Amino acid sequence: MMRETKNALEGIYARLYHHYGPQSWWPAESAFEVMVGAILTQNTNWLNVEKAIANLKQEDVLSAAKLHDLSEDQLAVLIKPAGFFNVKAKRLKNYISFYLSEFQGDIQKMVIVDTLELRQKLLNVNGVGPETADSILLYAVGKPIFVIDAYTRRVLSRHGLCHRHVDYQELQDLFMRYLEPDKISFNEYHALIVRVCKDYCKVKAQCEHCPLEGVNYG
DNA sequence: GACCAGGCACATC
DNA sequence: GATGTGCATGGT
Repeated sequence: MMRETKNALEGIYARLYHHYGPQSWWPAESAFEVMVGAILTQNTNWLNVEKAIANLKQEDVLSAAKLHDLSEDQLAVLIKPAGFFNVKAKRLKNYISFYLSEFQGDIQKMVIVDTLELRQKLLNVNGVGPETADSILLYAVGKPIFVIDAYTRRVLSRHGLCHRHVDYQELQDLFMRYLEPDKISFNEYHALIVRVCKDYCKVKAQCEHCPLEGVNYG
């Protein structure tokens, strides 16, 4: 059973990587942009997040110091296209305050903190849940942690490796128990899952053409 | 015009 | 501890 699960996880990764190649995620120009995007994309289509980030760049406020100086209302106007703009403005401000006070807005000061200790600090920020925390840990800070999201649940459940509404920690534990902790492969694996879902998993009827069709779990 | 999208906090039972 | 609800835009 354990061996089958390990083989399945490795098989899915091999198949996706062979089909798509490296994804070089996260789609952002800086670590700070990753952090902002991680909050803006909560339950939101990425295209809408891009519009919000474009606004921040347009106004030249995509830095911790400049966002800190904006009022919550000013920020809400700029991130409007990403939806939930009032709550997200609040969450972004919470995160920026945390980032400035705990780390002086210096990502290198996050890098030297132990992964699980840093994860707990992130989770203590109001508005940062497990997925947002792990996205920041992996894609901004470069820590070897596996990111779980709606796409991950969809792919893994359709391949019989978990149930549809599996608990976040339970599914993360599955990946991290069977795979070697490696920030490169964790980065690629999650990005590949997002890629294949966007291409094929919108409706079940497309599954038969998916690169994961007939993947060998042997 | 429905329905959905890379969550999270909070209320209520 | 489990379940329900508000938050809101833009694409399909």
